[in-house]
Order: sequence, then C-alpha cells, then structure tokens
Amino acid sequence: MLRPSETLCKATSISLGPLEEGVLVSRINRFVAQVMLPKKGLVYAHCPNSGSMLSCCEPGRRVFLKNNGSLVRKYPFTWELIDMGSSLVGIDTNIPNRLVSEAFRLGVFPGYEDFRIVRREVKTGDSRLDMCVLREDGKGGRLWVEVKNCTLLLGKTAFFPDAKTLRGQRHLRELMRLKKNDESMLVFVIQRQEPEAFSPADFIDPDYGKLLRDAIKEGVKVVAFKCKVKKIVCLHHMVPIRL
DNA sequence: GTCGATCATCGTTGCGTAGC
DNA sequence: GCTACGCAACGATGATCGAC
Repeated sequence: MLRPSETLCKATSISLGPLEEGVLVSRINRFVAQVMLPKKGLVYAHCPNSGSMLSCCEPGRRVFLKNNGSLVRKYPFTWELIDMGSSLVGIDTNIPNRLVSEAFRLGVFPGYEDFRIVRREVKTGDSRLDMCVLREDGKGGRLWVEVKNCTLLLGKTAFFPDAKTLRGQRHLRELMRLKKNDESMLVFVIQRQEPEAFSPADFIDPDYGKLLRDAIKEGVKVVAFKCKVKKIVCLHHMVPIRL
C-alpha cells in the first residue's frame, strides 16, 4: 500500500530524459544561458524560465541540460536543473503546469479526486488561466486553477514571487472574481525538496502578499507542493502556507 | 468525415527605450 | 517620473489544408 505522497509522486512523475551535466558560466539573458560541458565545451542553452530566478542562476553552479536534438531550434540544449548544494532545483516553468494537470487528470490531486477533466490555458476576462477543471460526471461547477513555479528558498521556507509581478497580481484578482460563481485555486509548485513551508515574499512584492491574503479571505484555495527533483520531477508533499 | 502535418497566433517575464 | 510598447526563444493551441 503506497502512502498518499508516494501515490501522488508516482502518478505525476515526469522523466527529464537523458541529461548532460555542466557548469553554469552565465545567464546571458532571460532566455539564454552559457554552460561549459566537459566534452563539448562552451554551449548555449535555452532557459525555459524567463523570470528573475533569484539565487538560482549563480555562475559556477552544477547544471543539467537536455539535448533536444532539434534542427529547428536556435539552441538545441534546454537548461533543466541547477544544483544548489542542498538540493537539485528544477527551473522549467512548464513542468509545474504538467505536474498539476496530470494530478487532476489521474484523480490524485488531494481533495479534488473527482475533478478529472482538464482544459489548459483557458481565456477568462482579461487574462488566461492555466487550467479549468471539471468533474468527470459534468456535475457541479468549474474549478479555475492558476499554477505558479516557485524556486526561491530562504532557510526552510519557499517564497513567491522572486520579482515584483503585476501579472501575478492580475491573476489573483481574476481568481477572486471567478470565485463568486465557481471554485478557484492557486497552486504553488516548489521545484525543490527542502522547504517545510511556503510564504508570500512580502520583502519583494508586498502588494502581491496583501492580495494573496485577501484572496484566501475571499475563499480562493491556495496550496503549495514541494517536489522530488532528480532525473525525474514529481509532486511530493503539500507544505503549509505561512501568512 | 477523419486524420495528420503545417502554420500562425498568443502568452510567458522583465529590461530598455520612446514619448508624454 | 510614469506609461506603453518591443523584444528575446519557446511551447501550447487552434486554424487550415491535403490525403485518404
């Protein structure tokens, strides 16, 4: 009999495939990094995280790249992981959406096991939310879900955002608006293993922190998961939200 | 009518720049 | 000082087209 966290991890597990280890030389811009590979020398890799990546892009860190082998792409390598010493950290912002989507689709999202019909990237109002989830039998209302990737860690607490985010604030307002007729949820996916709690980063964006607290008061469900990150990534444990 | 391939569009984040 | 916009590289999605 698997424990709940093991069931969640097994169901949502995403393999990163064969990875090449190297050393981060520099993040040239938000989309491109320079990495030194032992056998191939200096290569350019696409960075699938256009956020600030505060504390997660220090030159000299061990990083792992995936070679997509695509002739179409400008940079065939994609930067997937960085070794922060205490843990590997996943940087790909697409992974959290896939993890959460799979958790719903396979009926293992804690407390929402009967919400299994997932529509991705659904336009609503002025923005587009990551997913709209429905019950399998079509009964009941919709569940609107916005997924946020979180990598910033201080001590044993994960923080979001890692830069001031007007867009994030817009998403929170949209979730509060949708809550009037449907359910709405914000899911923070922490792509690292160490955190024991999650908090809004008031020292970076106090407006976002205030809005998050308002959203919770209004009934928007907010949850945070930490992940197992190795050559696979999976949702592992929920961690408490500290406001 | 169905299926697969191809193409276009949109969204992603934050910096730099132009215009007011 | 503030606001609006373009830009970077990629993935997801929807539209369109041709083949069967």
